[in-house]
Amino acid sequence: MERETFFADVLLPLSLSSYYTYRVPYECNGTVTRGKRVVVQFGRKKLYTALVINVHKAAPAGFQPKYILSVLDQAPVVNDFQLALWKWMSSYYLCREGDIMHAALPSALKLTSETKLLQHPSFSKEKMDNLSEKEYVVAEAIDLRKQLTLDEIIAITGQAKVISLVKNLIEKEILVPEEELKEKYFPKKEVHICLSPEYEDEAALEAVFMQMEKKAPRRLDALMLIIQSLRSLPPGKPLRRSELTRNDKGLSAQLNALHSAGIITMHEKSVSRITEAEDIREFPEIVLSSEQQLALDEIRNHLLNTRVVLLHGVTSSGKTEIYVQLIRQAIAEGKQALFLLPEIALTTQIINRLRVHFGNSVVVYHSRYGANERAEVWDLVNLWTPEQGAAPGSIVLGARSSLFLPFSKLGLIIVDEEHDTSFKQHEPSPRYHARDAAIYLAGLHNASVVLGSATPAYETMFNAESGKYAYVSLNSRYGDMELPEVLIADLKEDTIRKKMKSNFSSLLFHEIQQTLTAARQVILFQNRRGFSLRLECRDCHWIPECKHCDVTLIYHKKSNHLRCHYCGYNTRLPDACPACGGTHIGMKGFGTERIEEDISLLFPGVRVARMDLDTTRSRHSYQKIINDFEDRNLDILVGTQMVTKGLDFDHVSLVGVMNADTMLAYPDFRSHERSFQLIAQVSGRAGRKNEKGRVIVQTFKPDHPVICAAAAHDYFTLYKAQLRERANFRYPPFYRLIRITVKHKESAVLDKIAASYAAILREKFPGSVLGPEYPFVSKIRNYFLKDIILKFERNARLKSKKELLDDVTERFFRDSPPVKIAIDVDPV
DNA sequence: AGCACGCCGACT
DNA sequence: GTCGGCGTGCTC
Repeated sequence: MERETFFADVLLPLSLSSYYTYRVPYECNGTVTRGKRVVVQFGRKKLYTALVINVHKAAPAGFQPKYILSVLDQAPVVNDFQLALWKWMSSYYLCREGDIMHAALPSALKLTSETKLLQHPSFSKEKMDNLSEKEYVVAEAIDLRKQLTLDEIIAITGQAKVISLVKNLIEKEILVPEEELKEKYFPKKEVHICLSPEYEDEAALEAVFMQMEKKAPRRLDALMLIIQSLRSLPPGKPLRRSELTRNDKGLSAQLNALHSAGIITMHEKSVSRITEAEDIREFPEIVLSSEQQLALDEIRNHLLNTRVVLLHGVTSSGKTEIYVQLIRQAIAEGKQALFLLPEIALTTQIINRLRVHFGNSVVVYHSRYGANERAEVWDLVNLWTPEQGAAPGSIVLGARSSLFLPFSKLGLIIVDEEHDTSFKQHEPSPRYHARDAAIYLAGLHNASVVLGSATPAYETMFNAESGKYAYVSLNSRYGDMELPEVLIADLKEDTIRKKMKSNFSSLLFHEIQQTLTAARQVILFQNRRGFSLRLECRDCHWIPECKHCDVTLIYHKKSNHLRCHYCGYNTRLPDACPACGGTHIGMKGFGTERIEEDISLLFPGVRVARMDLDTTRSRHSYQKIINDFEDRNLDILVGTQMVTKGLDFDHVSLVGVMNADTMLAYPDFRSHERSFQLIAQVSGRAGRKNEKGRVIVQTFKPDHPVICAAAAHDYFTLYKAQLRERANFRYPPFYRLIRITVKHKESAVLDKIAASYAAILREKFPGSVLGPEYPFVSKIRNYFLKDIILKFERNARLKSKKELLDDVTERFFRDSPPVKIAIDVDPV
């Protein structure tokens, strides 16, 4: 039979502008298919995992294709829905498909090669004679270990730069380089212990007992423990070796002895890392309030002829129960459901609520999840079929990246806290918005989307008002809870009258006292750590700045260091001012740390904790703080944005916004929208069943429209006013923005290039170009930045404009000095 | 992303 | 004089 020659266009997880074509080896004819991963050599030596996009018979012209080295998958790991999503994303967000592949595939599925150094085949001791001292050490090591990595050679020689050394050794036929693919995914292994079948019998056991009683009492104890443990386990549950040895390391030897005596068996099994939770068979009935039922009916009705529904429900209005019902429906229809949340932090609270209703059907997926876990979730979702119904993989709860999972039949996507800006990826490319991409993805699957928020993004509300999305509102809080009372503390007045206690107005101070006396809890919200402690010389007003970025350094008390929040630059506190030599260096501004301290001074004995990026860096510290607060081991929680997001506590009756002005002052056309959202969200934490909460907003501008709107719980007045402004100044939702950031190490070069690039853009897009301008932070990691903003009318043919932009940009930067550029479509 | 090729500075 | 810095262009 004539063998046919095939070629495969593959996608590499790199920022490249096209697919690359490889030759399919004959033995792989038929097994190389779209959506499978293959190993290819790309460049001189490096091996990569690539994704097969097309298989065809057209021999490429102009180059000799390399062969595909191996096929990694039996069945596709990426489906056509995903490839279609990637295509759309790359054209909409002006990025490379390879960038998306890189972001989409969990790292365990992306193998890359590592350079290993092996002993040269013609290695001999004689060749070691005329080596330098360090070369000799390496030669000895390779003779002993047969294989070394570059890092190992660095360790052996104690020398940081070893490339030339290695090169010499290769020439001298001591070493030979080889690329080795290393598997990144390792299944979790457990050793299960059973009694050997012949000892299941009482009599046989009896005999063993007798025998051991004198000779091996410790072994007998171990055996008894095993038998007891096996009996106390529910049927079908395995006895894990790790469970037995966890508290008693000495048991290991006894187990081994019992094993070699043939009394017990030990089987190593690969087990799932993610379906560990107890499987639940009986799911509680959900009783919806009449408002919830009404909203649910409305949503269902709308979804019959509209893809997207905005569910506008005040905080604690019981949106989750509605989501649960909608997910149930999707599952009952034999489809998958995706529940998107803005932040990983929120998953822990929500997952427990979903597990109650869906048990193991729900899997969690986000970036802080381990690489192995993510690979397992990917597999589960990929292997799910409609026949499996509510099997694990049918429901995914996750952050924005869960959008990339290999869903084959999505019925529903919920985007909760839809307004949250962390749905937009900022860095690196692809700079996508998970809410918007979810809507596109739902289109591909003919699935429904429910966007939920108490304070919808103005773009979303605009789409709802214009009829693009359906609109359903949920106005009363669950269980007849009232909205909190929002009081304004005028800082100006208190400052003049000298009534401030540190950063606390008399009103807030008083309210905190009252709340603590009533044995209730308090949450204090401080805008962000960017506004936290910085130092200043009292004599000359010198302020420490980052060497690499255009920002002031932030003081971290715990480590007694100054740190840059952009590049991580860290330095010790100077003893004296480097500018004037003075030693009066003091604190300025106030951050969560400072508030925490003030609390301790003003309210001695009160238990206070702080929740911000610093205190929640480790995996469990976040949960620990939450638990401590929930269990009322704390009276006051001081935090940044983190405390505003969807956390529900039962005993909080007071929320304080320390300084509303810092967010209002933020130089961004969305600052009003944001500030209102933030105040509304944090206010939602106050008050529980039968108890009206209170919110104190401290501000120097008590008459500011945002403050007034927040106090009145009035979303729409501010929305309407802002929309008029947006229309006047040509901002979203009436216009679409594309922000292009140009970066270079020298500001003069940057200025020149950015200016001429902007000039070309002005020529191509007259009336649509703003800038270039230095952004708020004009230098990061030694690169100067300049922004150019493009504004296009909402209804403009964006696709062709983006294609033109892509083309112009590519042409311009092809023969300009080397600058880096980043394009951000719909920046937030 | 990585890697090789190619041109300018501080060293044996 | 060379070694080695990193700017530049290419990878099927």
